[in-house]
Amino acid sequence: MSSTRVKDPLVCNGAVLRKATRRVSQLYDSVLAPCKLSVSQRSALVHIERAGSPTMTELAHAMVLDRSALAHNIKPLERDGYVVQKRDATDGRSRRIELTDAGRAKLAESNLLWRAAQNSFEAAYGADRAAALRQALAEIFSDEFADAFHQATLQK
Amino acid sequence: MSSTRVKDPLVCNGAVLRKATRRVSQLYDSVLAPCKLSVSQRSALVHIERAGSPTMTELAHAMVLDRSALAHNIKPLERDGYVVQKRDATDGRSRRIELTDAGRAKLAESNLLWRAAQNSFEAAYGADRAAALRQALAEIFSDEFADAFHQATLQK
DNA sequence: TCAATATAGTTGCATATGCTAATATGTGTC
DNA sequence: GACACATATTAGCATATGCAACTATATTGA
Repeated sequence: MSSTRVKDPLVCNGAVLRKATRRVSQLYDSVLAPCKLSVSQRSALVHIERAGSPTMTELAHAMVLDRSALAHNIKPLERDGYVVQKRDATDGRSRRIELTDAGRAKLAESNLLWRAAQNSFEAAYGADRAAALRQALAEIFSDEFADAFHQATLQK
Repeated sequence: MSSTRVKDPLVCNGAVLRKATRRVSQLYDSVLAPCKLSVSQRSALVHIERAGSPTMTELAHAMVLDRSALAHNIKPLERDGYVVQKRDATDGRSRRIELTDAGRAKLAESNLLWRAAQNSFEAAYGADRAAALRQALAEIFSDEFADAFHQATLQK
């Protein structure tokens, strides 16, 4: 009896997240393929659009991504003409990223395919459950969660 | 009023998963650092241990990983002496992966650190919620879910 | 048996991710 | 103003991930 209540404490939360992410990336990427943007690339464009013209540091933070990783990821998007970098007028150290017209157009094009992938996901998983999952994951990638994790680690 | 009930349908499930995975990988990796194994590498060793001596295809399937990605990921583990590949006796095409004694020792060493990371995660997120999250993610990375996703995509 | 096909893995290329070190710029202090 | 320190970004290296093409082995069918 009790075995059905066991919480499977030997399964790594990080490993399970990675597996689910690989699967979902594969599924979404296969749908997005015709527009030649990956989930990862589309997500970058979406974040840039939301933020307007963020600095690399701001964008990296919003994407929960290392700054150096972001710098690498931006290169293909810049090469393909979807984004441009500009030096910040007041702080010469900062570079601000902006969508180009081509970037906005590509993002708009990708939206149709993305919507189809999102619909398929929610058909398979349930729209309400998906919303709850996004909520849970947003909590986990928040800065507050990282702080709480570190606090717990120190208090051992 | 209604705005509080909106399900945020513009947020990509894949992007949110990726962000949460990056965060959790960063947190776990920082704790695992002393044993010089990443979450990803530890997960591979765990899967191999569970399976005994799986073929590359079996292991890739269990890890929800492309076979070529697995082939790449195995190399550092093989170089460091944690795993070995052997030709299958009955099917010359297959290679079976096994943990070495060093691999088992490294895995045992990593377990202490991993347990600390897992405890911190569950202190921050809640053990029951974590178990529910693992359950939800296991459903998402299952083959049945991929089938359901594809069915939904076709029926559009 | 042998050619056609199918299956298992690897390799090369591209992108994704993070660490460390180096570079560039800004701030603060004397 | 010059030096120490802090911040923003980039560059180089290693691993992670997947696709397409290739190699090797097995199975099937004539």
